[in-house]
Amino acid sequence: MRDHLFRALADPTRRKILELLAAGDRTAGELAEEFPIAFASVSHHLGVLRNAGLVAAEREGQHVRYRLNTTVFQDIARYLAKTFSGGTDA
Amino acid sequence: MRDHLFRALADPTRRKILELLAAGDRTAGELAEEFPIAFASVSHHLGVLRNAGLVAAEREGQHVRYRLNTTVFQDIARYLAKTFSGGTDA
DNA sequence: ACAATATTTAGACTGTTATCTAAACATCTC
DNA sequence: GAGATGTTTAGATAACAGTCTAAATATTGT
Repeated sequence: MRDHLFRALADPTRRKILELLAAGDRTAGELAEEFPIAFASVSHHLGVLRNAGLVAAEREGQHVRYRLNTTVFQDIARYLAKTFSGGTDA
Repeated sequence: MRDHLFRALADPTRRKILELLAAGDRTAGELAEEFPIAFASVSHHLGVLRNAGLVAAEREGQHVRYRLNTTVFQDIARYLAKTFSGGTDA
């Protein structure tokens, strides 16, 4: 369960996607334009992120809008801080 | 630079190693005993963790003692919390 | 210096993953 | 319903990562 999370975060393209979404929701196409790779490849990455629960997707007509699932990040941050640095505060 | 970090965290064996080290320093051999894989494989994982700056190694006679580098975890936790959930608090 | 123990490195093998193109599916407009 | 646009899925390929065995390196003790 935690495995999917860390594995999803391991790819730089996916982290960039997440950073873009942190600035505001975007559609799949808007996200794909930001990368030099094929739309299908970005779609694949979005699938991984969705599967990890890091993002949520919602169809809006022809488009699919993606948004960050912020609570999951809080969980990871808490896990890292607590388990490895002995405190919640960072 | 951040790439090495997240990539290192992506493997479950390496996270287990880190969790063991969180409970106290250990030598390479002591760590290797905890896993069903070859010593050489654990050594490889330790190399990845060292390279990512997540652990530090120090020779003690025949043994090599590993310890957690806690500050790096605080950095990651802070990055995650700040970038993706809009706050330091977790 | 030699043997024993602890650890790392090298090279090969295998499974996984990121990428591509092409095709399929979904939605909107005419 | 046909065509246009947006997105995902399928199948293939190539690079990467984890594992193994065998060999190399480092340290200690005799």
